[in-house]
Amino acid sequence: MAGQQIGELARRFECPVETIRYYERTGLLPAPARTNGNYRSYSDEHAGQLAFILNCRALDMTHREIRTLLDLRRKPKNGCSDVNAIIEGHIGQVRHRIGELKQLLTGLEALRTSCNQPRAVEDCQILSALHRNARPRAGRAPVR
Amino acid sequence: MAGQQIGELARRFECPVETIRYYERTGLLPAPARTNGNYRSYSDEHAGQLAFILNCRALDMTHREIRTLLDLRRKPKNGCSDVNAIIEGHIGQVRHRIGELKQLLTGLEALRTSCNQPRAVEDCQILSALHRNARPRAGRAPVR
DNA sequence: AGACACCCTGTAGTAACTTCAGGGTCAAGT
DNA sequence: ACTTGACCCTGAAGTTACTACAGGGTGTCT
Repeated sequence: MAGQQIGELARRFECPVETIRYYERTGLLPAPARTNGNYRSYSDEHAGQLAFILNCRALDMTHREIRTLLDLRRKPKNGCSDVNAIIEGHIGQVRHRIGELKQLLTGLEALRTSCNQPRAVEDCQILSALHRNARPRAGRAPVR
Repeated sequence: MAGQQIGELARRFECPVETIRYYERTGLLPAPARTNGNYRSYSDEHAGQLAFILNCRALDMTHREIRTLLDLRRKPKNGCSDVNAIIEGHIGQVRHRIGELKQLLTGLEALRTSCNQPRAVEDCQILSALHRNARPRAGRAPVR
């Protein structure tokens, strides 16, 4: 049994060692076997699980979403409609965030345009505009 | 001297009381005067500063960016090129993030499309695809 | 006095990491 | 055997921008 060390896994997946440990600590990734020296020893199955998690993260899925998918994987005979639902929900969120950012960009570009020539800070149209009554804040949407 | 209480300000700007306190605690907003009962008492100038901060936040600007703008405002005779630079930098980041999310969306939609009919979880194309070797992770960009 | 709405401070939690501190293991070289 | 350097380990704390909680005070009206 020659498992892989955490550093090998980290290099293979281009993912920091600390992140792998973090995933284990938060329960996203199960704890692997240990060597006599107390080093983590990852099986291929473990590596596969990390791959799954990293793929999901690359798609900006939250840990919660990933957990749900991992749970669904534990019931192989169930229908995959729930999987679809999660992906679709996530798609909706990403679309929503794109929309928000586009709106935001419009506001920023309008702001940038308001300054059409160099002047003193005290006459800066950008700062003046920012000084007006605050609109309701956009805040942070659930998807980043 | 009849200043405004924090709750009035919060309602006026549609911003939580805790957030205003948070801004004060982190130094973004200066501490206001106090009543005999130790209640915060905000002047109009203070309200204006909060408006400024909230406007910036609505544009998804970071506290760091806002601090820089606030610093620039303290030097009214300086040229406003630095203000422009911050806005432009921020615009670039927002554009970058939009691009990232669009890419992400493409991947998600491809994933969603891979499941074209109901099947068991064990045969789910989505989960299979997620199980493949992880690509380098997109990670979190500086702008959300 | 009691009730209610609001205020206060300090702490801790959220999400997803990342860094730091301090110490152990392993393998190769001297 | 000792040294060195790369890697490993754990636990705690930091990052960002909030938000919630706990426990207590203030002000107004009945």
